[in-house]
Amino acid sequence: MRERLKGETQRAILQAAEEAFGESGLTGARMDDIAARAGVSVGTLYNHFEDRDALLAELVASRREDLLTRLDSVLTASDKEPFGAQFEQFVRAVLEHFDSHKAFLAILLESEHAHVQASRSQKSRPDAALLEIRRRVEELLVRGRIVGVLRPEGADLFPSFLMGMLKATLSTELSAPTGVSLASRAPAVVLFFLHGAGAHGVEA
Amino acid sequence: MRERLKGETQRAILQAAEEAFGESGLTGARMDDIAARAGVSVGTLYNHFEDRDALLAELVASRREDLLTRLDSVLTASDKEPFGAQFEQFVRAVLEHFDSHKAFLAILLESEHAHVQASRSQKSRPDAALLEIRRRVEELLVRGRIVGVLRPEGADLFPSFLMGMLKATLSTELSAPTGVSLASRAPAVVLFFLHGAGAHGVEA
Amino acid sequence: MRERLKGETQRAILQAAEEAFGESGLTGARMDDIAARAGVSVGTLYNHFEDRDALLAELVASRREDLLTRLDSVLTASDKEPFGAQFEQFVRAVLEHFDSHKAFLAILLESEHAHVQASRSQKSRPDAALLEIRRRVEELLVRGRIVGVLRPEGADLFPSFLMGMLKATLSTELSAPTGVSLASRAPAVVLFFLHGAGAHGVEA
Amino acid sequence: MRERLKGETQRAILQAAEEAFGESGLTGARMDDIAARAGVSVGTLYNHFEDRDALLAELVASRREDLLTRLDSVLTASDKEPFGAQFEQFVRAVLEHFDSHKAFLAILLESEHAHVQASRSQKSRPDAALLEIRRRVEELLVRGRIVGVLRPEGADLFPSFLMGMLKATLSTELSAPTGVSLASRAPAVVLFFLHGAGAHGVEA
DNA sequence: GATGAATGAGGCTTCATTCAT
DNA sequence: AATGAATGAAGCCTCATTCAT
Repeated sequence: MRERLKGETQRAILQAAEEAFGESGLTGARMDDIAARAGVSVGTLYNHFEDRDALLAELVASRREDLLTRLDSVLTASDKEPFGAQFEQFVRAVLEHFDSHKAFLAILLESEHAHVQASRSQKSRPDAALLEIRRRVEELLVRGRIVGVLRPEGADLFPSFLMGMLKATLSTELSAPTGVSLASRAPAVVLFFLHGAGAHGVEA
Repeated sequence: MRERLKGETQRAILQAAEEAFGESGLTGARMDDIAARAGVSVGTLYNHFEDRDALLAELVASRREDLLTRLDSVLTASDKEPFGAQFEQFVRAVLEHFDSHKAFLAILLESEHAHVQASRSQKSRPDAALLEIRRRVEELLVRGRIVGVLRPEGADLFPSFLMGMLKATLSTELSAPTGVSLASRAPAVVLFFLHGAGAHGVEA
Repeated sequence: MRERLKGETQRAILQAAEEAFGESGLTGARMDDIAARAGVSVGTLYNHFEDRDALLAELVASRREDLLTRLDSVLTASDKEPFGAQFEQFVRAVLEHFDSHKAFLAILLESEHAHVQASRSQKSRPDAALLEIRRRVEELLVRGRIVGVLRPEGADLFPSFLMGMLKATLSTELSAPTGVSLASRAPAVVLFFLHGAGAHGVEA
Repeated sequence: MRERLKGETQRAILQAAEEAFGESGLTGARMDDIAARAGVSVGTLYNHFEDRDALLAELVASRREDLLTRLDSVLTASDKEPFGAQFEQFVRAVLEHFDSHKAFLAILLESEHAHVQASRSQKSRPDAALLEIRRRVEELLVRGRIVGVLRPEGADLFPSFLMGMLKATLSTELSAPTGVSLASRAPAVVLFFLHGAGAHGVEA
C-alpha cells in the first residue's frame, strides 16, 4: 500500500508539472512551484525524478504515451473504413487530445525548435511527441495516396501542411479562446485538407 | 526609436541579439553573449536599451518593420493583378523573409504563446510580428472571398490554416534542413491552399 | 553501548560505516550509502544510533577499543623484556592495526584537526583514537628514558616524532600502495627512531 | 587602474578563502562565508573563479608557489654549504612557512588522502603542495647520502619519515598551541633526523 | 559614451532526519 | 524493530542590472 501512495505522489507531481510547465513555459517553470502545486516538498520531487530535466522528460513521455495509444487504436479500429472516415477520426483524436492538454501542448509547440537552443540540458527532447504524431500522419497520408484519395503531386509537403493546420487550430484557440472544442473543428480541417479554400465545386 | 537605429553600434547590437536569440532562444540568450557578439561591453547594451526586454522588443520591432514594409509594398504593387497572382506573391514574400531570418523566426514561433507564460517580463510582445502578418493574411483572404476565388464556408478558419502552413514550411526546414529556399515552395503552398490535397481534378 | 555491539545488525552497520567513511571521507559518507552497504534501510540506522555523529563516534570507539586492547596487552606482555624489544613489539602492533584498517585510518588522519573545523557537529572526536595511541607512546618513551635507552635532551618532541613516523608509514602506503605489510617495516621504524638517518656507526 | 583593483579583489578573495578553508575545512567552507570575509558578494567570487573547486585549486597553487620559491632559493643559496647546514636551513624554511600558514596547512594535511574520497570534484588536488615538498626532500636526502652524511640502509623510508616529522611538528602545535615558533624547532628536528632518540653519543 | 567588475535575488539540488505504516 | 517516502534547511551557481572610472 506504500506502493500505491508512491504511485499517487508520482502522478500528482506529473500533474503539477504539466500545469506549471504549461503556465510558465519550458524554462520558466520552477521546481518550487511544481512541488507546491503537487502538495509536496521540493525534496520529494527529487525522490521521484533525477532532476528537472528527467521530470520534464518523464512528463512528456507519459503524455505522449497517452496520445499515441489513442491514435494507434483509432488507426487500427478504422483500418477497414474508407480513407475519408479514418482520416477524420484521426484528426478528431488529435484535436481531442489537444482539448485535454492545451496548456501543456502550448509548451510543446514552444519547444519544437528547442534543439536550436542551448537550454538547460540535452536530456529531454519534448518535441519527440510531435515527431511521433507526424510519423502517424505520414503513414496515414501514404494510405490516402495509395487508395487514390490524395494526389501524388506535392505529396511530400502534405504531412507538414497537415501538422501545421493542426497546430494552427490549437494555436488559434490558445491566442483567442472561444470555448468551442477543437474536436468540433475536425470536419473543417478535413474538408480544407482535401479540397483547399478554393470556390470550385466543393459540394461536388 | 527610429533615429536611434541610425547608430552603427545600435545596428551591431541588434544584429548580435538576433543571432544570440536565434541560437539560444528567448530565455536562453544572455546579455553577456550579445555584448560579446556585438563587440561591445554589457554596459554599452544598457546605454542603448533600457533593459533586456527593451532590447528584444526593439529587435522584434525592427525586423517586423522590414517584413511589413515588404509585405505592404507587395500587396500594393499587385493590387490590380488577379487574386491568384497577388496571393502567390504575398506567400513568396513571406517565405523569402523566412529565408533570410530563419534562426530569429524560430524564436518568434517559440514565443508565440509567450503570453501564456509568466516569462521574464510582460513588456515585450515578440509575437506581434506574427499578428501583423496574420492581419495582412486576413485582409488578403477577404479580398479572395469577395472576388469569388475563395469559398465563404469555413472561411473564418482559413487565415489560421494559411498561417499554420507558412509556419510549417519554416518549421520543417528548421528541423530537417534541405538547403532549398523556402520561397521556391510558394507555388506548392498556393496550390494546396486553393485546392487541398485531394485527387479531384486540380487542373480542372 | 557495550551490549549494543552484540547485535548482528549493529555490527553490520558499523562495518558498513567503516567502509563508507573510509571511501568517502568524514564529511562525504552518506547515511543512504551506509544503509545500503549494511543491507538495511536508513530508518534502521536511526533505530540503532542517535544520529550520524553518534554512529561515527560509536564506530571510532569500537575500533579504538580493538587497538587499545591490543596495545595494552602487548605492553603488559612485554613489560619484563628489554626496552628495545618492547618498543619494537609496540610499533609492530600499531602497524598491524594500520594494516587491517587502512581506509578507516585514512579518515582518522583526515580528521585529526577536525576541532579546527566547524564541521557538522562537535559531538564526535574521532581523533581520540590517535590521542590514546599517543598516550601509550608517551608512557613507553618515558620508560625508555628511565632505562637509559633514550636520551633526555629534546625528549618532549619524541612522542610527536614517533607518531609522525607511524602516520607517515601509513600515509606513504595509502598514496603509493606497495602491497608490503606495514608491520614488516617495524624494524626500520625502530632503527630510525633510535639512531636516525646519520651514517655514524649505527651498528656500533 | 581597474586592473589594480581587480588584482586587489582577487587577492582579498584568496586571503578570505585561506581563512575560511583553514577554519571550516575543505568541505566545510562556504562560498557565502568566503565572500563575506573578502568583503564582496558571492557573484564576485564567480567573476574571478570558475567555481568552488577552481578557487580552492588557485588558492593552493598560489600558496604552494610561495613555499616552493622559498624552498628552492634556500636550496640554491646553500648549495655550497655542508649538508648539515643546508639541511637545517631547508627544515627551517619549511617550518617558517608552516608558521605563517598554519590554518591553511591544517586543511592540506586533512586533504592529503582526498583521492580516497569521492569529494565534490576531482579538479583540485590540494595535496600536490605536499608532493612538491616531498620531491625537494627526496633530492636533498639523496645529496646527503652521496656526501656520506646519511646512511644508505633503509634510505628509501627517510623522506617519508622526515615528512612525517615535519607534519607532526605542525600537528602538535595545532593540537596544543604553545606559541613557540615552529621554526625554532628546526635544530631539534635535524638532530633527531640525523641521530634519532637513542642515548648513544649524540654529542660525539 | 564606453567599460566591466560588483551585485544579489533567485533557481536547482543534496542529504540528514522524521514518522506513519 | 524495520521500512523508505517525505521533509526542508542549506549550499552552489547564474545572470540581468548598476555605477564608478
